[in-house]
Amino acid sequence: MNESEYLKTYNKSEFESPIFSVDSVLLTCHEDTLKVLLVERLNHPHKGYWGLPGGFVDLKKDKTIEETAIRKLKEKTGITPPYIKQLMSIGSAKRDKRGWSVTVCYSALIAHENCSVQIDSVSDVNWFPLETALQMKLAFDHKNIIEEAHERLRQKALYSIIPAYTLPEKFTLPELQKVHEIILGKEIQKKSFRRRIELADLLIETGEKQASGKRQAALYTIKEESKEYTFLRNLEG
Amino acid sequence: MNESEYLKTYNKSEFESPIFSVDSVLLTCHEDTLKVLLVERLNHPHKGYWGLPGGFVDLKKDKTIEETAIRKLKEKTGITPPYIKQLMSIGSAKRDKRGWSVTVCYSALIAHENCSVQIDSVSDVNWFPLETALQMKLAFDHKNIIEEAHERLRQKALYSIIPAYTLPEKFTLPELQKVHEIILGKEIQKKSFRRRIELADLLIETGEKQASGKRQAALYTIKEESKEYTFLRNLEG
DNA sequence: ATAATAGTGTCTTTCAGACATTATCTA
DNA sequence: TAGATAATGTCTGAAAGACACTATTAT
Repeated sequence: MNESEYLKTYNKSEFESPIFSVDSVLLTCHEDTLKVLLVERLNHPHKGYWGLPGGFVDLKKDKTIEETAIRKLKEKTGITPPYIKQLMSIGSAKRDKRGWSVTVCYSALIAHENCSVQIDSVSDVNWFPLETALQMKLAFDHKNIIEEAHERLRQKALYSIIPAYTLPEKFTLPELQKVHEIILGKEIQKKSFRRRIELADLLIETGEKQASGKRQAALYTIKEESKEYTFLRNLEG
Repeated sequence: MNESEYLKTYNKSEFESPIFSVDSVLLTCHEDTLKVLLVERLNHPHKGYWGLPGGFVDLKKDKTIEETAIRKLKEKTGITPPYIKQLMSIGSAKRDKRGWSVTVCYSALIAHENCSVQIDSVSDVNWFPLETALQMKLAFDHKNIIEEAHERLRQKALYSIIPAYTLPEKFTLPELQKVHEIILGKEIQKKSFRRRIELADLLIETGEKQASGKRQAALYTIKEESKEYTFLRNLEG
């Protein structure tokens, strides 16, 4: 039998395979707090519990698992987050009462302002402070996934400016530093923070200014390449 | 309908789900070269091509996807690698001719000595120098996966001593440095390399010595915790 | 003018890079 | 004892930590 004959007679459902889903941890920064987007489950299992936005691959519509993640996030927030990255996959016999189940998880960041309208209009989607979320009884193993997403973001705050994606397109350096500090749960030396960003040339000064406090701060946008940039030296963990 | 009623009537095959598999990139260092374990495919699709060791979850035997990865590696090498870590997942409509397919990939390291016997005894499993493997026409998107595994290991060589897991349990510092250099494709300053390992207290001196060259080098084993340790400062990329 | 926030100057500290030097082993 | 490899000493340099200082703006 050659390959094309094989493919004609191949029947996928011959082998029992796990339930497969895609979930996302969408994080943002709002009111000086890290928040995570949760969705109230309207169906079994874990009906009534809050959990991560996600679901099954649509074999017709989705071309990749990342598209599945993005599609589900867009359904809930109205927009595609500017930062989305694979976090981890979990698969086990026990994590879902329906049977052997696998989830590929993504971690995404977004500015709160950019999707608050859509979210405010529905009752089954909401931002929760990370701390609150972690104390709730969440669906499946979603608590673990959120913890892992937080830890990974913490690491990134030490060697990149990825946290910038929790801010609007234009932001000030004090705002950016504040987000890093919130993620780290720890203050950072202002000089160190600014020096390394300046040296690595990661931002574009827009020329505009923002009056958040007394003196106005310069507004910046992040360079496209800066998403990939990592500093050779971490800030103090 | 409550949850237990729902679970009774739940039928997994109602929703069409992707083909799901688990694959591993097992790397080792041998003859001053990084090598990857490949398996010749005895069945369609890509029959006759070499590809990564892996396969489907055994819903009865495997409790987690990591167990699936380890089971498959053990079938091929005879042993469980001392280091195995999730690498990435790929899922798309196109990567497998049979249909929408997802693979969770693991990256693992092992000492060549610890599994050469088993591998030498069969013809469909073999170590290939990384360079050679990347020039071969491999099954599926396995070339990309191997490249990603290599890149991730390169990064780890800059901020950890994870490469130690390509060596036998007892190894010398010159051996460890050599492995790092092979992975990086670049020489490292001996003093810098040793200084940071000493300072971070990552190894245990066994007291034994090994005569590889002229002067005998001290033999070390890696501390269990060192698997998790990351230096705050990278070596030069 | 004052107070608050934005932004800079500069000294210290840490640790990697570079490379010379010493130590130990085999032949 | 010579030559090779292992291991250490030490100077330089780059970048983070600490913190004082100046600049700008709303009130």
